[in-house]
Amino acid sequence: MLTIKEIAEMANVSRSTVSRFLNDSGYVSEEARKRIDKVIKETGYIPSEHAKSLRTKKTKVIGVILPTIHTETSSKIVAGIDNELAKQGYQILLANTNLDKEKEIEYLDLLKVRQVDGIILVATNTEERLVKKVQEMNLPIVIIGQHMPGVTSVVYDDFHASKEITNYLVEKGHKKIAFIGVDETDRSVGYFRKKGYYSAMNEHRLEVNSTWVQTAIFDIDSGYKAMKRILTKSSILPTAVFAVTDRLAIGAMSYLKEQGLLVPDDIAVASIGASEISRYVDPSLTTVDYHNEMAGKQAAKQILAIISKTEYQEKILLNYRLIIRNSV
Amino acid sequence: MLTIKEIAEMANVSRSTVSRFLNDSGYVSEEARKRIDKVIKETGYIPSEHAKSLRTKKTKVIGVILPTIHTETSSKIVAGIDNELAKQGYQILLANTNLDKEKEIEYLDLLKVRQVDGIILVATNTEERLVKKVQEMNLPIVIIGQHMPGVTSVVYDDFHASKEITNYLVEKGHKKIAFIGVDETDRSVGYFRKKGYYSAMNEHRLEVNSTWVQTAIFDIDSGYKAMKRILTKSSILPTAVFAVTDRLAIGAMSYLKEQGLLVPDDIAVASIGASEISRYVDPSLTTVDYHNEMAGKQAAKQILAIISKTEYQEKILLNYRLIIRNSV
DNA sequence: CTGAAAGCGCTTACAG
DNA sequence: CTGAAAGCGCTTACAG
Repeated sequence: MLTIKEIAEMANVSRSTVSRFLNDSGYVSEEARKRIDKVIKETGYIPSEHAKSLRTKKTKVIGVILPTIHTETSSKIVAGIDNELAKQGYQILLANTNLDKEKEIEYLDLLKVRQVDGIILVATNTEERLVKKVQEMNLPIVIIGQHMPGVTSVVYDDFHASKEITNYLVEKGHKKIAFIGVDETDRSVGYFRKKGYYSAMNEHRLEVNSTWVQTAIFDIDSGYKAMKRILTKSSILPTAVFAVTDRLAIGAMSYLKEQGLLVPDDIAVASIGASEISRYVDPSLTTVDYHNEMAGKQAAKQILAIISKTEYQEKILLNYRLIIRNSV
Repeated sequence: MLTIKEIAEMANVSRSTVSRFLNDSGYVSEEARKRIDKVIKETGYIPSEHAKSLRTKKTKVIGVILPTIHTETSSKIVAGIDNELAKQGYQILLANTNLDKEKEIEYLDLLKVRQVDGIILVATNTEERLVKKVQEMNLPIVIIGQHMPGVTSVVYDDFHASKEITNYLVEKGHKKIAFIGVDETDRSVGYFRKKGYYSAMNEHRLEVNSTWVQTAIFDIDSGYKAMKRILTKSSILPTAVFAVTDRLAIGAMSYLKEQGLLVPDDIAVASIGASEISRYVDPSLTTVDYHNEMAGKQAAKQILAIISKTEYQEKILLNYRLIIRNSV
């Protein structure tokens, strides 16, 4: 591999001068500049990032920790991050936890060792150990999807989105509305979305039968099973169901169809996510668009701002948009 | 940050000895070992990967170049790669081309500069410039999805999969079978899948009306439009259509429904992909499962084998599996 | 079994 | 405007 030393020799200058030329730092005479430029073009020399990192302590790499890589939400967030970072010549070092909370913590250390310039964490929980770890990282860090005190975060407006979609069901004449949620250690998807649902129900003085509220995990099959529990355990059947993710809703619809129930005539279904497919299931799904690419983009912007010490907001609350289709 | 020098001082040994201890290379006496171990545990010292890389020329990072990050296929491949690499302590440096062929080439250089230990390229074409670049990389490299001479590759059996699914349509009594493909510069998805289709049609001596064969790009809407072209331009309507990807098929079904045509009664639909959603569209889609996670896993294994100079195969042909559902 | 020294490829005060 | 020198945090022959 070609090094700065060889370039310097070929151009008849010192390494310092080549370095100055490369980084546009300090003066380099016109003649020297020309000679160096020529040599670099001829040889195709590219400086070693590692040597550079060792000196400057900058790597132009951002670590991204994800709970899972193969969902649409994750990949859109990563796409958003990547697009924004690429503009500034940064790259992504990926760390996939596979929903293992222990790894979420481990990866924070691992990425630090790799000397990333910053970390974007797509968080699934706000357990104390994780929060503490994040706060002690001493490295630019941005959280997506959860709020942690003292940490820059990009969050979805789970409470209001959830409330709005429940309100929409009420507007459409529904009074008996079931709910498929997830575990509340996930503050955003679990806790706040449930809270939004209850808030809407309370304001309309609608009763919530305990069997209407079921907890699932993040896959289609789990939505199917939750819907089954709702139908089999309830003495009074709901006329609508709000599932906190599209996949859960799709699972629920799949069970309803199997039972010969019509959506939305017998039971209306709504959810949050606006996955590409939500348009193409039958009937098409009424859902909320969370602008995941925007979340990634904003997180990238924030981390870049922290690194360059320009201004940034500690908390960015993202917009959402209700998409009305045929499942309600 | 703590360095090896400080650890050495604290443990009363030289840096060399600490290094030997860390890497299990060469002798370290029991006493020295104990002292070093103690100091490291107490301080939580972690060696700098950059300094290490600078010396050893190894980074434990594999660059992964993807045409796009937000499709199910991509994310499954990445998940497969990641799982396998993580076992050996390797990480992924992500490079997303957004389907820009120019970037595919640029990123090869960029990743090389980043000193990755190897590159996995999820390729979309086999244009000469790219192939030449890959062959000249002089760095462990594995291609997924395309075959390039002299380059280790993990490929899907596009020709046979395509032929088999066409044969299946014929078995089901279809004689007039349309085809929605993509541009043939994508050898795998474009060229070989089309070839498989023609091969099956020829062997059964079935005629292919030129208006039945349409070219699309990789999104749902494009499948919708291609189906529209088939129906509006054909004097003889097909009774079945084979789309080369699930998304294309879903777009096609969406147009058919809009026209009041029934799937599969009026027109049967089949495709390749086995995306999660293919089960949940209505009717559920007959498709081919390509084991994308396995592709990623195999590619990761290959690259690790190349790096460690153990045996590896130059070409791995993956299995596929026909999934028979209700759209045919 | 251990340590001194050189070197990996850069950048950055500093002196001129 | 330029170069010599030190240093970033490691590893690796080599000598003892």
